[in-house]
Amino acid sequence: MRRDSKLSGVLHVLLHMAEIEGPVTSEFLAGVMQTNPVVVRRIMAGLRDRGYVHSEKGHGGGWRIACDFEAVTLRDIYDALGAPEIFAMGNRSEAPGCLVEQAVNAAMDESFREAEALLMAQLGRVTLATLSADFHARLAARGGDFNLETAHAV
Amino acid sequence: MRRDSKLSGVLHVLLHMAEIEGPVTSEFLAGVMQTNPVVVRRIMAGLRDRGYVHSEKGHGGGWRIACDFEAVTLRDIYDALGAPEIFAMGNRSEAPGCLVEQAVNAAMDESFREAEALLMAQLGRVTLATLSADFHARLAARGGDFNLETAHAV
DNA sequence: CGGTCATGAAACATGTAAAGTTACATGAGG
DNA sequence: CCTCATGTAACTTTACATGTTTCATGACCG
Repeated sequence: MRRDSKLSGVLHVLLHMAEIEGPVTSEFLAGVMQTNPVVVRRIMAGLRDRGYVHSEKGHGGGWRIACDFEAVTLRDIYDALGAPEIFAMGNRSEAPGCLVEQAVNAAMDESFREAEALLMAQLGRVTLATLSADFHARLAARGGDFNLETAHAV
Repeated sequence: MRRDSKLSGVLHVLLHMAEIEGPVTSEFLAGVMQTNPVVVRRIMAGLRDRGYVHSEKGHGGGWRIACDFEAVTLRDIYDALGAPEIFAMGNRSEAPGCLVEQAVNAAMDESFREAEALLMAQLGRVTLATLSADFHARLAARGGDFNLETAHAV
């Protein structure tokens, strides 16, 4: 395991769901993502709480998209995941008594804060519909002979 | 342990060194950073290779600043550390066969790439001299009664 | 020259967090 | 009432930054 890939993973799941009729089980999505159904439920939980997806138990149950792809941005999805830490780097201590460290923290914080703001703005500019359209463009470029069901087979 | 704090740590060390006459031992710097001398040598190795600092063995040995604080930016220091990973988030897989994942990766990569570019530009704008000046301003604001030697005591 | 102090570097230990796994409870159909 | 699917908690695994131990190398000092 290396970096947090929840955002990447959940977007992958959503776009696949959009291509499939009817509810999809965690187990199926786990196959798509080559992971465990519980991992899928975990990352979907935040989206469910925000109403972006809906889940149903029992026979014929599973996950269903419950939002307008035009209206939801990557920023929204990021927030639904609990706004996980963006940067792999940070200050050694947050509230240092040392004035040197205060100066270092202040300089680094400002740079990182601005980069974060830009990233959030970028993510807010991309909707799920944008992503889906990009996928369909790639599909068309391939002549549409792409099989979603087998694309993840090992 | 949480996030990579090498950049924060090495800047802290450099600013302290600037306030001290003559060479400084890893052991002393380790005290300042509340860590181990080996950790100090480890993060300083990259700076030594680039000539930003100089090290000497034996009696009276230690570390010495060997660069112009006006000329070296935080970006330079970041590079000297080996340009460690900036983001805590990333793609699940880098070269996916799945077209959906390709679309997801493309969108995320672009956002992250722009945020990274901005961050690098920000870091390139701040010199070690800027940081040092900021520290001295904080020092003056305190009336200059700040003792560097004891600022890290527990 | 031998003793001591310092860096250099490799090898190993530890702590933390993401991701993976197991287990069981809950509810929906059939 | 049996099976399927989600909901969740607890536990395991893995990766990695950091911490630690150890020894080699070289410099200075008496």
